[in-house]
Amino acid sequence: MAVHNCNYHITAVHKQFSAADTLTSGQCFRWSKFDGRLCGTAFGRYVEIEQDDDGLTIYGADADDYESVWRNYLDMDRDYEAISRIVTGIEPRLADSAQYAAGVHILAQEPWEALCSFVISQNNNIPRIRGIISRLCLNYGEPAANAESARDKADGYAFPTPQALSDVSEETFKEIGCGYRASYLTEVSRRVAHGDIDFEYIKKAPIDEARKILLSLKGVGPKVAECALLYGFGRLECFPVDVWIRRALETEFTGGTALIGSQYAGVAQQYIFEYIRRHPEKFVKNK
DNA sequence: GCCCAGGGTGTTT
DNA sequence: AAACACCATGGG
Repeated sequence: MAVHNCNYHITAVHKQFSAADTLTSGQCFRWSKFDGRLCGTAFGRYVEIEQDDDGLTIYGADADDYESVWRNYLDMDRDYEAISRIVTGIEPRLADSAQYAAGVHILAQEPWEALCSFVISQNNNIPRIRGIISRLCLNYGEPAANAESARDKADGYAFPTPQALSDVSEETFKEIGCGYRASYLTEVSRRVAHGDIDFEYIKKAPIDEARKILLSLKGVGPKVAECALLYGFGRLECFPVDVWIRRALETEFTGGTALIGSQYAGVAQQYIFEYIRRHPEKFVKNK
């Protein structure tokens, strides 16, 4: 089924960017692949993104949508080649990873979606995280613009607002499959819905203060806070360490800790994550 | 059937 | 501060 509305086409000014690599890189959980297109919803709009040698086509978006939403969401204006040189200068062994991940951008996701998604992510695997979030969106999200075009129905629903989730009982979160994270979700959504967390301030606050605010939420620890800050609040200096990154820092990237605290540490982290994803055999499970 | 996952909390050393 | 048990669930 064709996506109605306009189809916005961007010519190939961004030779490095890969929509597929970016949207399937583990920083977001809401994009599905159908017939080579990345299909999903952000900021209340469902689109399908296609990329070939001529550039990017965003089905379901017009020029205004691109300027007001997708350009920023996909972080199209940042010079990732320059960042790649900077982080490789700090840790030369990143050269390989930066090569594999040259097309990956750090998405500018909605703060609440990033925070909530990574609360769900703890001690969990990506396919199951996707399933839980999909059910949350289908049950408690609003239909997006173009929702009727979605191939997977849940892809056409917006991420539920904190207000919508604050009305959901802990028991219901468990029925959806959240497991022991259910109590964290009720707690976090109630506090955010109540206005306790100032998202705009977190975007520009001194980084340790931003961390402190997020860490005050029960269910948000260091790793979840770093992910929320990096993917939802535009704080590229944040460096999430999950079990995979930890193994990488203990084996092939022992010098990687030098990145922590640098301006683009989060981008370097994403490069390492992409490298691990492409060489899983090199990072043997050894917990 | 088993092991593990983009970990955090609470408790014990 | 560092180590440890415990947490629910289902994908692989």
